[in-house]
Amino acid sequence: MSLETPSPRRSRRGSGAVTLHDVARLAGVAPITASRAVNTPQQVSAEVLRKVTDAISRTGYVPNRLAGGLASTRSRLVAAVVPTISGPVFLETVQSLTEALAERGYQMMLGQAGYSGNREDALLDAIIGRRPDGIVLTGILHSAEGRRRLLAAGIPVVETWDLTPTPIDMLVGFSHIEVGRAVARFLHRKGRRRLAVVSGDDERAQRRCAAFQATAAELGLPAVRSVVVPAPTTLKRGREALADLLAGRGRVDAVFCSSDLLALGVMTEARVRGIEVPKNMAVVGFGDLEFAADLAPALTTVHIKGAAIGRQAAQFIVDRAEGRSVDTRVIDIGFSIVERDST
Amino acid sequence: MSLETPSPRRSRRGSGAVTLHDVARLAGVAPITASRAVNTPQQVSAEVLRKVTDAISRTGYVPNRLAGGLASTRSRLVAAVVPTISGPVFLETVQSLTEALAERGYQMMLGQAGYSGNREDALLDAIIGRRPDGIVLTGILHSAEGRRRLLAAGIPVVETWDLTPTPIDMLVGFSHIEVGRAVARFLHRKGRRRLAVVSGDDERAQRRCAAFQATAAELGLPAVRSVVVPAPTTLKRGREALADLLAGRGRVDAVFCSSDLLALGVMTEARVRGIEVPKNMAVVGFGDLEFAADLAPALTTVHIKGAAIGRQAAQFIVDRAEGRSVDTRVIDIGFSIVERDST
DNA sequence: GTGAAAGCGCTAACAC
DNA sequence: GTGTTAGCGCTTTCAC
Repeated sequence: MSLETPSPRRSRRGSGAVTLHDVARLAGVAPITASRAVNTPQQVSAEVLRKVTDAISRTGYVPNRLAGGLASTRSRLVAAVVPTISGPVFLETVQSLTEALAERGYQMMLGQAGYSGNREDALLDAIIGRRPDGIVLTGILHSAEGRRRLLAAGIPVVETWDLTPTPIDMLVGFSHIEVGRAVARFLHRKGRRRLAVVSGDDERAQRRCAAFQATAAELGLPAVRSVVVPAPTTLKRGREALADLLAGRGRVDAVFCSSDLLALGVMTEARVRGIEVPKNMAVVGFGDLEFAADLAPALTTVHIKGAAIGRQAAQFIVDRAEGRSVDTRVIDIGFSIVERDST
Repeated sequence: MSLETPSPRRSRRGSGAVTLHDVARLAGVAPITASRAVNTPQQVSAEVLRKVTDAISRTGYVPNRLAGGLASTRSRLVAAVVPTISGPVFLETVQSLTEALAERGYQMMLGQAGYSGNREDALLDAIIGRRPDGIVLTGILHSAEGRRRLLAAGIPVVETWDLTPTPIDMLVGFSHIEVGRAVARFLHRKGRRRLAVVSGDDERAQRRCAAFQATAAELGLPAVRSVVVPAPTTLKRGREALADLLAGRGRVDAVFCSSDLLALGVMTEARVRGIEVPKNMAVVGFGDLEFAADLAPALTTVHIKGAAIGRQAAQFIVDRAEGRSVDTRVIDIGFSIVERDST
């Protein structure tokens, strides 16, 4: 464990940690050979491999990935950007992304851009400065300037949770417009006629909302009442929103909510007011969070394969980082309406 | 924008990105001067600052933090380790930690250790390899080997969400034993006598649970019935747990749940079975997630200042990284029981 | 206030 | 299969 201390010249001190040089010296090989033993063991002889492995365990050597990344221009770091981590919607994606990356030897750096987007450019610069092997943009709308910098940096980008007409690079998502349409048709089919929508004010939710309203109109239904609440959506906002809705004139027999939490709020408020779900009013959520299936009544909601999105995003980036050609760059992962008791 | 291409020698290619050298050349100064203009602008003349700033904006230069970190042995990267990101308990902490760090120019790397702890050592090595300026351990129990490596690496460590007798380094948390005691006393004071507990199987929840049971015994109450469910806890497990509890003999007039989600499950199952909360049964949660206050009935729960924990952890690490002495290394941030309608 | 030199710890490129 | 050399892009040290 006690290696010779380097000659105390007037030079720099370094971190004091065990380096590959130390390992190589102990194993009696050149540094590059030790490097090969670590990174591409099939390139060295069994004898060398044994000596190096031995030296590593004796010294407790942990490779410095900063140095490795600098030398190889491959940081094995991937950045994920979400509006905020505390809205539970993207959690599953972040979780599966982190796991899928870790399995392949990559780490994840998390950035929160906020819903307003004013912190976005600063965050992007902080990320680009780390030279990640890829960036995963989750549910984010990026400024033109940010887009330009991302492109200029030449870092692989995966946009998720949306289907934009002009993706920056790669994309795995679904159509929010189709979600809005599908839910309107679904409720119409279930015999509901007086629709309402409670929606967060973020751009994607608004798109679902607009499509929902337009489709209801096409189906000949009366105008859809709507309440917009600030993102991130919460149970409380859901309760307040239903109260707002009921304060207005006109009845409502179905509410489409832009998140499951909002839907839980609407259902809670309905129960308090003696409105029976689904008898008097149907409720549809969005996200299919883990709790949705076990509420009473169980919540009908739009299921998004959040984990699959994360895994696919990891796949895209790792493939690119390791030089494999990515032929399909845009994947529509779709969605499904999970019908349960609330409708 | 178009800089002279470097002479095409047989040497390495690099990343092709704009470097500090490019900026310096364009500004007509030495690289080190450009570096000072970026990092310590007060050290250079106004004239130089202007020229460098100008060159930066013309080239779109973004400093390479891998190189900077290697040279300065300060990565400005902080690692956070959680059991899993998708249990909503630690979200607030992770969010405030990320934000507080970003404000100070640090980025956060996220690692998920899982509840079982077998992935822990591999994760720790991956983290140490990045030479972060600090590691925040959130609700994690670490192996002796992991502890040793962390110490050996000399990286500042902040443990959170617990109060261990022998902290590795710094700590900001609260006593799970005190939580268990306080809730038992609280329910006793409210006149409840037949207590039960529904708890996740992770070590900290079990400690709260044990203290809850012991205190109930000290107060002369009948034996506390308990149901243990696998972590992470969910609404579904809460419903099932109450069903289990009611299937046994003996009545229950209060249930302490190890998470708010579990409590929501218990309340949901109670409602379905016609058990009135709080009349027939009191329910107490843990965590005070955002939805707790707005449930019907509103949930009495143990409030933990998750955001304060995150901010303090950031403070600890940044202080240490920037060479400020940290005098108090252990902070008990406490907790409070928020009394609402469910009791 | 500014600069030259010398690394930080690692790996790509080219030998042998 | 193994070694030599020369950097990756930045900052520290020391000098002016």
